[in-house]
Amino acid sequence: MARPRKFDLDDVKERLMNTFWRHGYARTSLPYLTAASGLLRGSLYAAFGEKDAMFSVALERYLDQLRHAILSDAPGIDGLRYTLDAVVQITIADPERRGCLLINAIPEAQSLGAANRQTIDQGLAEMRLFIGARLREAQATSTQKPDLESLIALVFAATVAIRVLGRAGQEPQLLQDIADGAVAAVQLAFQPTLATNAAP
Amino acid sequence: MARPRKFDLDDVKERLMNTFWRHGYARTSLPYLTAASGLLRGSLYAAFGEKDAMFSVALERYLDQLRHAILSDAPGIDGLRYTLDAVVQITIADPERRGCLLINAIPEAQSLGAANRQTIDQGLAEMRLFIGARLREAQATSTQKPDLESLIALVFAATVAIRVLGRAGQEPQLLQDIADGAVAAVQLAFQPTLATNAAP
DNA sequence: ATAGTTCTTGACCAATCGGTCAATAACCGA
DNA sequence: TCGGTTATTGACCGATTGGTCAAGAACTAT
Repeated sequence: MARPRKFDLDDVKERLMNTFWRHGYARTSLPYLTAASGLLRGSLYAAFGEKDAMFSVALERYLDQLRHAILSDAPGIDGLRYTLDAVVQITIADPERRGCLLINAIPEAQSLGAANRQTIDQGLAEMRLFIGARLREAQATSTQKPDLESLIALVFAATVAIRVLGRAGQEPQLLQDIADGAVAAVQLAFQPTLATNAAP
Repeated sequence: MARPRKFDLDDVKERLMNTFWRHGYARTSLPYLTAASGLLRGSLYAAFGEKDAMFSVALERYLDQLRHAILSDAPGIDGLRYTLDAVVQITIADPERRGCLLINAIPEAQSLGAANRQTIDQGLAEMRLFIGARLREAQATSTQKPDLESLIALVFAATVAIRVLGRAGQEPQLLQDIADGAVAAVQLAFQPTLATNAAP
């Protein structure tokens, strides 16, 4: 065979992720990456390829971890509430307030390759689909038929904003208010009211 | 007196704004700025100072224009609906889909000076206060007393997300759904739950 | 016209950027 | 032990970065 790598691949990926997360794509220089990983330029390029590919590794790893952190098995509104609360928690639990690697990358997408841009789109779509599934489950156990699309969009918007405003350093209470407001809006939408019996 | 400047100051500020808006702070190089403004480096530095100061000029100008574009005189829910719809409109009307200069700057805030960081905070706070004022007006004409803080936060989140997702190139329908969902949530929150008045 | 002031010009700077590569080292299977 | 393969090293590259500055040009007030 050949010479084995001296470093732990998983560990290095984690460090790359954290570095890109902290500084964003453009501001993360190769010296930052070598310092964080402990590898020299050559090894980094040999292992991952160009900077864009390094970011891809970081982004994929980030999305895997995010899925485990915020997605829930609980159906309906319970699953939704879990996810919204989890998003708030992981946002305020980060002492560096780095927000969301994926969402932070949106304004920098022009600097990224097509593959990374597609990953961003898919990540957003995945979150939206998850929310849609939970809301459809909620509707199945309700007598109300609210406009599902606008409800999905609203909850989706809440998760995006929590992450963005988390990076902006906004107070935890605001982020929790967003989550609570979204859950309350969903509950109200599925709650019977005398004024909503319009003919089909 | 002395030699007058050869260029139109307002016009140059507008061009600087558009350039930073397109590429963000870090990716906007001085060659970009000189090309967009028609000025040479020296003139640019003489007129505005360092890059961070140029961004400050761009950001202040942007906020002035944004206020005129999305803020309304109408009180209560009407004013809120106007603003949300206006945010959607200006977002999808931009063929370059540049999103919001202020919000795009959030992940780059570390590269900016203290003054610009403070402007970002103040801009976010201003939007939140505007929404809060409209919702308090709405509450004054309603018999309901919903949790105002979470409602404010939710509508605020909607505006932030519309801008972010606009930059991400998401479909206009999604952005409009967010605005509609936010307005619907507000209306539901102020709507009597047991009253027998028919919906209009 | 002249003095004084400010603006414009374009060359120049050190530092940093992402990326490459030839040489060397370290491992495994035989 | 040796051959083949791959990882590591660190110097090196051209291009670009934000920023400066001395010289000259253009204006106004006198």
